[in-house]
Amino acid sequence: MSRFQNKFDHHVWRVVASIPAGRVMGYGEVARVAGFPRYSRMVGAALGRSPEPLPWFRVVRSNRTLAFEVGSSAYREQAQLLKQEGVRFDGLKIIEVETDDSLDRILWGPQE
DNA sequence: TAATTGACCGATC
DNA sequence: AGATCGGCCAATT
Repeated sequence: MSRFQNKFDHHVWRVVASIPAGRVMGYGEVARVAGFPRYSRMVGAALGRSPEPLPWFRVVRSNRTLAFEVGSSAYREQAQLLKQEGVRFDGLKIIEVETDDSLDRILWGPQE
């Protein structure tokens, strides 16, 4: 296990652990926030290596689809876990969930 | 060494 | 809106 992995993994894990329930982040987004821009492809691998349970299912593609093969058991599991916390789907794509705190609207105004 | 492989991304057509 | 393509970069083969 390379030293790079160890450092990278821990940063990624921390970011993923910080994703609130009902919200999702992209692989590239996680990598960027973790301080490793352009390392999107590494994020999935890091998740698979986590010794602690992580909300791995809150990490999705930048186009808001799931990264697993459609219909696979992993895909169904992730979709189920997300739906369980209120994330809605339009077919394969995730519908961005409203943060039920009206704070966002107060601060930013109605979107779209 | 060199080639292939990913739980990917963004621009472009 | 969907498909293609080039770029990405450590790990694995």
